[in-house]
Amino acid sequence: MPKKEKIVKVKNKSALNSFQAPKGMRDVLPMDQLWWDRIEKTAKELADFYNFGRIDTPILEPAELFQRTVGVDSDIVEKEMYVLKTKSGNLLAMRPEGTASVARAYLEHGMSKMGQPQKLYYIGPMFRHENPQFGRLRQFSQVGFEIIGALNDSIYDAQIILLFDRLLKNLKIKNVVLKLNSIGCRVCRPGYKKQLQNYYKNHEDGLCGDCKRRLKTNPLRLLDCKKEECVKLKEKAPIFLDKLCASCTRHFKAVLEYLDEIGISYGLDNTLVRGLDYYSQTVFEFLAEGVDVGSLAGGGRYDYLMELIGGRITPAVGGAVSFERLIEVMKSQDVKLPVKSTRKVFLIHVGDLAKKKSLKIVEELRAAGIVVAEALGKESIKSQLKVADKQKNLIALIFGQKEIFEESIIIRDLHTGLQETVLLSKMVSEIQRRWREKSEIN
RNA sequence: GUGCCUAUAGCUUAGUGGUAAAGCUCCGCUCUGUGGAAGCGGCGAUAUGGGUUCAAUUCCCAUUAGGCACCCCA
Repeated sequence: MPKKEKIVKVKNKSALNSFQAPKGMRDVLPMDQLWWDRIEKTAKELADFYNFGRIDTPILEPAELFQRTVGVDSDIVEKEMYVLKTKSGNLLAMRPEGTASVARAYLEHGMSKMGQPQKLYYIGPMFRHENPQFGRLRQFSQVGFEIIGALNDSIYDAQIILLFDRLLKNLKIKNVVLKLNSIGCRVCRPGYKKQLQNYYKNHEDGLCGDCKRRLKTNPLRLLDCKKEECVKLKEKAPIFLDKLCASCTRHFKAVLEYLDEIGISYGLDNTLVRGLDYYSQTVFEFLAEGVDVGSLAGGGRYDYLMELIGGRITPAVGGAVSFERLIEVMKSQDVKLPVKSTRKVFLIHVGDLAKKKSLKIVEELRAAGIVVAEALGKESIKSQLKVADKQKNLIALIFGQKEIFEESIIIRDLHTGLQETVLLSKMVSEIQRRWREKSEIN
């Protein structure tokens, strides 16, 4: 018996005291929602302006969707994917990224028959089982833009890049650096891969362990390695841009020309490869200099993706940014959020009878479109005023015994401390009059 | 996944092998129909589990979480 008691006690204690959000996953409290709202609003505005339609896809997808698109050898699929088995034995994965899901939806709903290209954007959480650190979480949110269908036209690549450039600018993020590269197509990539392999084979002894392995599986990744010995070898490695086929060269050159035309500056980075298999031709990455959160936004062209999941080759280009990284950068760059100036009145009751009637007054105000704050649970007029003050309300309405009798209410200007009594029937119009005056002054 | 550092109240930080301290915040009172100030008071913590010990918040181990690096990415 005593034994059992002990167990129960222990259980209780840990249940009560030690629940924490899972590793790498966070709560976003009301005070932080301001940042999220700001980004979401900015993204939506841009999406509307450039005619992108919102698409929401499930958080779970068949695990195979990501294996086929992102690549079985990629880190994301190989070691970072949350996979779960359903009761019927299917393997589902919590999406590690958004593009594959959008592509799946595009195919599933026959969106190729809906007017091309389809311009789509999504906002939502992604999941990758990695070790968290600054700007890196297991659950993070992305907003992504995709242009799918129509022709393989460089102008779409430029539009996607433009969109992210504008998003970062509108969020007042400074020191943004854009890196670009082209990783070729089916025609030119195999040849380049071979040249790269040949080059590195001659220097295999100088490579780090990982790279020795990658040499066979995914030689492009060698360019990504940050180990000292590999970085050195990289200097003399063949450069992809020199080996692109004629049409890839033309395509990439056109992208650069469009960017020049709209005044977006960029740097070419022949080591920019990206860890997702579905990219071809243009790849890009935005960084914020001085804030080390990894890449802020990234993406590229993925013409072969549809084919990988059972469709036909479909020109497409897209990218994504992470909310969390944007917020980290904005905070460390000291970006100020625009102050929300919702106009509210604060209702104060005095006494039980007034309290009883106050809900009705709140409803009356709401019906007139007037936002009402209150602390109806508090009793003393003092503490209610304190709350009103703390919330920076400008107008307080005071309603008590005397006012009930007179069918009136006190309107108090919390700034000047001046107040006047008006009839309840005139309450709404008086508040509106005051607001009108205020906005005329401003 | 690996390595290093960390964990005391909602937040920021003291401190000790023997009753855990403060500032801010929050709540209340002074002031029961009038806020912002001040004074007073209150709530509230040693992440979890185990070990050493007469005694652990302190020392040791494990777990969990956070930070950093590697890897990779958004």
